Amino acid sequence: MGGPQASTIDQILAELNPQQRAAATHGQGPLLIVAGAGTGKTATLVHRVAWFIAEGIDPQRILLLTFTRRAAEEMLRRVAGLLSRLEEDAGRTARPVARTTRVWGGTFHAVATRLLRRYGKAIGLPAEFAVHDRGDSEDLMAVVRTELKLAKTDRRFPHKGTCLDIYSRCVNARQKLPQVLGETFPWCKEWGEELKRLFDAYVDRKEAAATLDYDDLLLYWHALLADEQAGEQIRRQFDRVLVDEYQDTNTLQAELLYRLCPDGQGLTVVGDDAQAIYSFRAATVRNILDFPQHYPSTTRITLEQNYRSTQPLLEATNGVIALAKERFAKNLWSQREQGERPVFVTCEDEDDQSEFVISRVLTHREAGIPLRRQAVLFRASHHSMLLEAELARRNIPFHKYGGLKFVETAHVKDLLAFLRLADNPQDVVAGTRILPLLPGVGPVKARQLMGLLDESRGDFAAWKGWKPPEGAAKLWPKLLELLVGLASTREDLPGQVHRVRKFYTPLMEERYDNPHPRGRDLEQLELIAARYRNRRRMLLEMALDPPNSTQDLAGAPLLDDDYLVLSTIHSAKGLEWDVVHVIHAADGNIPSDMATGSPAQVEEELRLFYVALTRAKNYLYVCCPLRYYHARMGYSDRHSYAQPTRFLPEQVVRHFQRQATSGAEEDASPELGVFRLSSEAVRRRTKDLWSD
DNA sequence: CTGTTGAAATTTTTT
DNA sequence: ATTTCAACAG
Repeated sequence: MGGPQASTIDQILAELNPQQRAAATHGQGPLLIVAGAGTGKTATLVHRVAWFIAEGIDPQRILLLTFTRRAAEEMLRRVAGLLSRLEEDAGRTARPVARTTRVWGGTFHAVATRLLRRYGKAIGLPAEFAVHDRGDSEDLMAVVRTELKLAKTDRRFPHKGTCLDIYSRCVNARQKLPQVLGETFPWCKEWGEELKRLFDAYVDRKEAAATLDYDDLLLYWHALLADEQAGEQIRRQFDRVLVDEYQDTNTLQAELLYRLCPDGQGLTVVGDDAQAIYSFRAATVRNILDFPQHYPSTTRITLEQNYRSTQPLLEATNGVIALAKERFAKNLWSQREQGERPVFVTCEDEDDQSEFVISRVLTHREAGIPLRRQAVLFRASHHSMLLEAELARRNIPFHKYGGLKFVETAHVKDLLAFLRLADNPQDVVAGTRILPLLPGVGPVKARQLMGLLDESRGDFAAWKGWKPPEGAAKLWPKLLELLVGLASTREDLPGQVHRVRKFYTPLMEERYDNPHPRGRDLEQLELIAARYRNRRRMLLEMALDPPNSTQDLAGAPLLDDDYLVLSTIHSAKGLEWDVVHVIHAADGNIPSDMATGSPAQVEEELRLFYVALTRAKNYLYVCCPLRYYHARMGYSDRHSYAQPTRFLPEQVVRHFQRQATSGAEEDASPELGVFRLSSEAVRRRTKDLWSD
């Protein structure tokens, strides 16, 4: 290099520590970066990309794969930031770097979609395939399930969701059905033969409708890479491939990567085995552990200097992860010696907890930390409900990540199904969703109609002669008119949504509770429809990159405001805040009761807790309500007592300041043994005797 | 064949 | 506590 260009990249690289710099400027050979929490993993990756570009690699020939959409956004934003610094400099020296060329980046699924659009033809994939989200896939599974008449009287067949889970694990873990059933779903073993038939039919149906589910996106990309021509073309398309959060990839993704970079040249993976939290999605830590074996010439660089948290926080988090049975030893240290110890707070109950969190958040804000640099983290989406209500009551703005998405609500799915059916009349899922909305039409008539449509190659005219049942006599011609209109229209998208909304709203109101907020959701949908280029695009985005909530849809103005971040721990991975509150740190929530079946699951919950704690830069609060109310039926006041999470045993909680909110003070006294681990029976003891 | 009803299963995290 | 399934009545 040399010249001013080199000096800029040198300046940029000078921001890194020696290990980071070694990683960022490592050459072609396969590189494994083991990066502890807060050690500047993202910064290193981003700088590596900048270094590549400074070295003359075409940005378009760099592929940056991440695990979540949020991480992808963050990473690409930071890459763009560094690039603009390089470009400014290049501008001054009259050496233009084309601004239009962008790095390829996104989640595995998003990148798969782009590649399949382009090259899918090579393996017989139609260019205009649709993408099913999780809910759609479940619905299709249900359709096929009824068609195969898998309902039996003696024993019940697994739920559609379970069926899809089994199928998905086969695909993502690259395991045979019997093995998956034996190891992960032993209670479904007896249905092996039926499941096989179900999955065969499921696959056929997807193919017939030119539809891919999430798993297919990876599977077909994987297949594409095995194609001699297309595979070679894709391999040649990328000089550098970088993968973030490698510990959370599954076997299919690893194999895909092996095919993408057979010799590991130009391949960089980054991860932390202590933060593996996606095994429920068939992710396996083996990928990162076995990387050096798979690519014998691997260079491994470990990042241990933590920049995020103060030393007192690190001591606590190190104490937590030390409870893990199996892990790469990493000794995280920080130069930020000074700071508050983390606080372990016992609260009387959930209301008390909300109260405490809010008062603390406001105190920190007064001390100069804006809301958006503070976060409240929790294990399950619904854990924040009470807090959300309280925040709303007090007019404190917040933004929630994770949890039930807007597009997963029944009424939104209904409305989108109209658009989908118009877009692709072969879409059986959309059809079997919409048609039974008409009175007198059930699954059987819906299937007949869809069959008719199939025979006519998707021409709605085939429905003209159909005689609707009495209840639907009035609506039927209107529906037909609507669909025919939508199928042929060039009307703008909000207009199309408006037409569907007019037809659908009365049906919705009759069908569901709380029609008013639902109606508002539909109006919102009409508004945001304007954002999309066309209908196909909108449907695709809704499956792959759905808006999180109605607040999300309110859009840009919110982003200028200050708001508190509420997030599931999973969605918080890779992010950091000045102040972090972890709520519901009670055993049963962390670890979740649903995940205490095996020691491996408990270990994953421990890592999850670790991820939550390591998000904090300066202040960390872990809250545990002591009392949970079960049901407030009538006058009864049933509640049970919670124990703090088992992940804070005595030797770890030493690193915390202990505090009790006023209401909880008595209960939190050490004599009561609140911090002692107790047996399942004691922990779950319900003190009904007590309350009456 | 549909819509309802009662019983049973599942309850979390994300693409 | 909620959602899904399958039997049953109309």
